Amino acid sequence: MAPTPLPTDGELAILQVLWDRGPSTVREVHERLGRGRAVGYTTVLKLLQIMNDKGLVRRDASERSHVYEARLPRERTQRALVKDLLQRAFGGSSSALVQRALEAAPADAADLTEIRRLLEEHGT
Amino acid sequence: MAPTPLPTDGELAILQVLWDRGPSTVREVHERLGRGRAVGYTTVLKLLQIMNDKGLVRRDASERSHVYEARLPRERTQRALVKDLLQRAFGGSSSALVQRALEAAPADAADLTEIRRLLEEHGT
DNA sequence: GCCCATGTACGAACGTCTTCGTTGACAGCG
DNA sequence: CGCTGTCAACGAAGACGTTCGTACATGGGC
Repeated sequence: MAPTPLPTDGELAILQVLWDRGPSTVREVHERLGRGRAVGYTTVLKLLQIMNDKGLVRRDASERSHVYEARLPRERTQRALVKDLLQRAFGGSSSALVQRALEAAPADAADLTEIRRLLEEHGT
Repeated sequence: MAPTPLPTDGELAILQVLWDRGPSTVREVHERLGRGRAVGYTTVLKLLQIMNDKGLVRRDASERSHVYEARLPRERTQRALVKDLLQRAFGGSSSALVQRALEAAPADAADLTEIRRLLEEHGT
């Protein structure tokens, strides 16, 4: 079967809500999205229908208000997005990407500690 | 003035060529792009014209064959792309992004050393 | 049984990205 | 001078992504 496609911008915004909240109805997603993004109810509904067709979400239609759930965990989708950017813009060099990330968003002390821990894990 | 917009996929592919080769004609970009990407000559031309309008490239039209040049250095564009992804998919957490990057493309020894060096710089 | 609130479904419109055919300019050559 | 090859410019078409109006279904309260 075809691998799940990368989410578009709007789709990603919706996935964030589903990852934060867990399985949700269109109404719930729409309300949560309301803070920061002005978008109509039917727009969210349409997006979720498309995402369901694409396999990005799963739909439980047993109730009158359908309940949508992200089909892939946040980490896996993030990994796919990073991998895509890595190929398109960095020629696969992860150290270059890490460097740009640190420049773009200065890591605080906690972040630095966390990153060092990750390096230990991956470094062997 | 409006900040330079993020390059699209096709635009980024062209920018990679310009960054690698330096200022180039449409023909040169088209040939270099040929390996790996089958795209018509006029397509590359059109893209470069659009990119010129957007301010992504600069054009020297003094010769019959116009010469195009990336207007921003590779690093700066990469930083903008990473920042965008950081906001859209990671809620700004650079450590999460770094973690996914390491998972997606296992860094080799040289990469690890390089990343540790970057941490030292940013640490303090 | 009717109406209203709440839902889903559908389709159209619009913008952007990408693609390329076609046209016209122009330089060099015979 | 006219042909040929190279080039920029333009316009149009097709694929997506996003938006939302409108239509239709349905369940609960009166």
